Order: sequence, then structure tokens, then C-alpha cells
Amino acid sequence: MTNGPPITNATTPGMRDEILAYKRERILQEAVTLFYERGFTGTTLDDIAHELGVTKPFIYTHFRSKTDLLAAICLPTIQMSLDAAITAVESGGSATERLRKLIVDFTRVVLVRQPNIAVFFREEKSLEPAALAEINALRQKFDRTLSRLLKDGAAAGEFHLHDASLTALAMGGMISWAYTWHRPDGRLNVEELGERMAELALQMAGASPPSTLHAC
Amino acid sequence: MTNGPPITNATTPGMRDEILAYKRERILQEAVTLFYERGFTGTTLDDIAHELGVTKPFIYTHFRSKTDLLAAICLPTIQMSLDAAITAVESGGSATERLRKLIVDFTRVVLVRQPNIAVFFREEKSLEPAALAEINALRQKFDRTLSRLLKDGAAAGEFHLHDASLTALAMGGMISWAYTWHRPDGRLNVEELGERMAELALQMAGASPPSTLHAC
DNA sequence: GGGATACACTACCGGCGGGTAGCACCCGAG
DNA sequence: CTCGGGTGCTACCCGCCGGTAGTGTATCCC
Repeated sequence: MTNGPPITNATTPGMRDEILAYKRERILQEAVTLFYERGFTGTTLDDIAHELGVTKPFIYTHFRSKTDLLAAICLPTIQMSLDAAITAVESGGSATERLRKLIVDFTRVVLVRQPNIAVFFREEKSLEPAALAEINALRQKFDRTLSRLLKDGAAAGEFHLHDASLTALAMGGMISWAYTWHRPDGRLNVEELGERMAELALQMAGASPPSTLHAC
Repeated sequence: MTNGPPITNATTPGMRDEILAYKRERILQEAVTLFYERGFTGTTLDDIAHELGVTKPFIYTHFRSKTDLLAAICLPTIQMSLDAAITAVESGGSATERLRKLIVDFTRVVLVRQPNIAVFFREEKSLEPAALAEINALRQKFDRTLSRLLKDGAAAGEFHLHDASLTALAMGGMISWAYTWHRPDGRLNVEELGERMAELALQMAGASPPSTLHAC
């Protein structure tokens, strides 16, 4: 990224690709930071380039357009959320244990990738329709996955709830919302927040006792 | 708003103000609709004017700037949310009853003013700092109000929870999030959703039995 | 040393859109 | 019929920014 001795003409063939990937990643880092702080339309490509010590055409050698950059920020993060859900659901154990894992892991994604999550939800309307559709398909899978887990848990007698779909949306919202208030230097760290969220989710699901909270 | 016979030079002095207020309201209606559908920067003032059958300078006789328009969309809606919370908390009854009322009324605000809520959370970064600060002060009051109700309920032995502040944020998120998925023609109407949300909130609060759900 | 290649820069374009100056119209009053 | 006030329009400006064409330069290979 510096203007010093170009390290690009490397001997190893694989190295070249790694360097390309690294540059791409650095651009994404700065882009998501600025989009998070100033908004998508409030950030110019020159801003991003400037922050990197580089110029605008440099960005265009790695991304086709500004909206392409936006999609590259949003999509992988939503994919990570879905992956966390699927992995948790397919892991062994009771529905209660799997729900706990799902919530903890999903919370971690939301908090660790907070800027990406925030940018996605705020700038949804700036995404190209095709990219948005792709992401929305992932989100739908996430909701269905969580909903199915709740239904299964209810069928197994572990959970007690009226409406699995609605409860899934409520849980998703409760956690996603953290992007609006979480501060990395806050009172609770990521893991602690994951635990608390899991407890709240289990109560929402009407999970059976093992909680030390219930008076009954 | 039509170009027909100007009804503005009315005889009654108060009537003039009413007409001004009406025009203002119509502009806000179209603006929030378009901002909701296309985003703030994706909507031009000409778009709004066109939809109203009017021209851009007309809007400028009622609002100082585009961001002023945005603030006028967001602020009153957030104020309504806070009012709902305060009214509920100050109403009579047990903490459980008051929490239920708070959730039902807040849910109603979120769903009925869905476009306004959505525009606020998405376009936060487009608001002028002063307007944003004002709104954030209201949001903080809302969170504190809800949090205090939870603490009081816990002290009274009605609720069982670890962390009132976090639970308040979680509840706020669960409900606010509805702006992302609610469809006015969906399976459940506004009042039904309010009821379900209230049930979920009470479970999150670890409210004592009266719920028919708990197996214990 | 000379040619080829890859890379990132300088310099530019073009349109879009927020915001404004000044005008045309309609009306009631005298 | 004219005057004055109020209202909304036509026509314009201008800065910003996404995107691109063409150039300079360093490295590598022969």
C-alpha cells in the first residue's frame, strides 16, 4: 500500500494473490470504518483513498464500483451470521444447548463485526438489487433455521412458546439491535454479552428450569 | 396543494395557520414515504415535489433544508415512543401491568409509524448533529424509563432478572426491530403483535406465573 | 542497456441535485 | 381599474463526486 519499493512482482506465484487479497482487505477495512462513521453517501472514495495513503483509481483496480465495495462489506458478514446459526443447530446436544450456542455465536458475530452489521442495516437501500436479494436470501435462511430450532425444542418439550416464527424474529432483533448500542469499551465484553443474551433468549423460549432465576 | 382556486386567502385568521400546517403535513407524508422506499439520499426534493404535484421551492417555503425535513420526520416519532413509555410507567397498577402497557403501546408506535422509525434508524448519519443529539436524549430517557420500571418490578418481587439495563436494551431492540420485518398486511395485526411482544417481554423479565405457558 | 509488463498516479469529465433569485399570477380592497 | 400582498413557479447556479483515459515509473528479463 505504500509507495516504497513495490513488493508486488514477487517470485512465488501464490504470493501475488495473497498481496492482492491483502490490499483488498485493507480497502475494505477503511471503507467500513468510514461508512460506519459518516454513512455511505457521506463518504467519498477520495476519503477512503486518502485514509489509505492512496488515490481513487487504486480502489477501482480492486472493486468495480462504490456499491460493489458496499456489497463486499455486507455480504460476508451476513453469511457469517448464517453460518453460526447452521453450525449451532447441527451441533450435538439438546435444543436448549444448541439455542444457547446459536445465540452466543451470533451475538459474537454482531458485536465483532458491528460496523459491517450497522452499515448493512443502514445502507440497505444503497445496495444493488441483485446484491440485496442475495443477502436477503441468507437472512431468510437464518430466520428459518432459528425458527425450526425453536419448533423442534417445543416439540421435544424443552421450550414453551406460542409462535416460533415470531419468537425467532424477536430474538434476532434483540441481538441484532446490539449494533446500535454496543461500545467495545463498555461495561460487559463480548463473551459476557453473549451469555446474557443467551439467558434472555432461553427465557423468551420458555426453556425449562435449569435457570437459577425462576422463583418457582 | 392543487393548482386550482387558491384557498389560502381565507377570512378566518386561524384558518390560515391550519392550512399551513396541513401543507406541512402533506409534505412530510410524501417525504417519509419516499425516504422509506428509496432512502434519504436516493430521494431528491424534486421527487417529493413531483409526487405532490408541486415544485421544489414550494417545499422550501415550509422547511429550511432537506435535513430539516428529515428531522421533522424523526423527532416527533421518537417523542411518541418516549411519551408511550412515560404514560405507561405512570399509570396505575403493578409493575407487570405497567410493563405490559408500555410494550403494547410502544409496539403500536413502532408499527403504525414504521416508515418514520425506519428512516430514523437508517438515516441517523444524515441528521444534523443538533437534531441527532436532541433525539438521542429522548432515546436515553426511554431506556432509563424502561430500565427503572424493570428495577422497580424486580424490587417488588414481580420480576426476576440479572441486569435491568441490558434487559431494557434487549426489549427495546426486540420491538424496534419490527420495523425491519413488519408488513401491514401480514399474518398478525398491530394489536395482536403488541400482545405477543408483551408476553415475550414479560418472559424476558422473568415475570411471575400468571402466564399460562410455564410448565412449572 | 533496452524492451516489456505491471502498477498506481495525475488530470479530467459530466451529471446530478440542493438551494436560490426573480417573476407571474390571483385575489381582495379601494 | 388599479394597487399590494401573498403564493408558487421558471430558470438557473455551482459544488461535489463517481468514474475514466492516459501517463509516468519501477522492476524484471534478456
